[in-house]
Amino acid sequence: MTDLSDSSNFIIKNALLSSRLSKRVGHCLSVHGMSMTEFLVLHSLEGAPRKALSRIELAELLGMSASGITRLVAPMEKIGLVSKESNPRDARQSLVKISETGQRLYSEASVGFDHISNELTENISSVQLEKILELYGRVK
Amino acid sequence: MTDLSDSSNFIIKNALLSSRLSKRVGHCLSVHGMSMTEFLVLHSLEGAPRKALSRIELAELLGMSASGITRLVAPMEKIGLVSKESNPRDARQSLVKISETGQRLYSEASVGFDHISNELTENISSVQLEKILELYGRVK
DNA sequence: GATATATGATTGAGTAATCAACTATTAAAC
DNA sequence: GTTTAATAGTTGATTACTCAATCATATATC
Repeated sequence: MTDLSDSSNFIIKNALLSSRLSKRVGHCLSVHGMSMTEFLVLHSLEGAPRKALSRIELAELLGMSASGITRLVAPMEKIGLVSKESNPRDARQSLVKISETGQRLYSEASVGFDHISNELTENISSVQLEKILELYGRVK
Repeated sequence: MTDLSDSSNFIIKNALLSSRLSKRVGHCLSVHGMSMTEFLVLHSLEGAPRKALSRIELAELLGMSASGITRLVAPMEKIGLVSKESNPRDARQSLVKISETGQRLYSEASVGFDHISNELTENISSVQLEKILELYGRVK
């Protein structure tokens, strides 16, 4: 499992790590009946200006396709975590807005998410984590 | 897109980064008719003691399920990148061994893989990449 | 203001993985 | 040496996505 450049090794290890982490964290989120990507939707909406984003913006943020977002959001809307809002300025857009229920569920899930995250990275200091995040920002 | 702990942010950004990187790199590998996971299979086999691994070991290394490996390796075997070998000591095992063709294709693909990897991480020094890899090793 | 083009979103078909259930073989317990 | 339990692998059904095609609306051009 060697012989490539540091860059290649970084890409490879990053992919493997992320799949491992997503599984662990996903398992923890499933207690709240939620997947990792659903959590990321709620997280993104929670941080958005008017607690709403268009499907395209959501796709951009999550690195997914527009159709992926359609299929991801549909069941969340059905169970009332988010609602569909139309943009009076542009009838093509349908904004996704987080509901009260969605906000409640998000904050509940965040607790567990934070807890498991801290556990998984307990051997890495905050300073180092921040340094990694800064370096991530430099990846093209 | 804030408010969680550094740990949580690390997990989230890591997932997003890795999906972005896999897409970029995957696109480059597709020139060789290969997916990222197929590349990882060849990479793992190339680095293995006798250029062969059991399905279970492969699953372990790639963080995938055994059935995932079965379905991933089957077409690779069909086009002759790997071959199935039986273990005389254990008739349950069927080892996956990289073929000459597989080795040739792997080394060809590695060139492009390395190239795109270097490009993507060109704003991060080797020292820093190695530091990140070391920190990855500390994640539970 | 009609026509061409671009953008936001959905749908159908396909792909890559998962889990649960199963088969085959091996190892352990008695 | 059976029976029991564990391990390696495959298969069927399902899930979560992708891409290409499509529809509806918006914008630009003439």
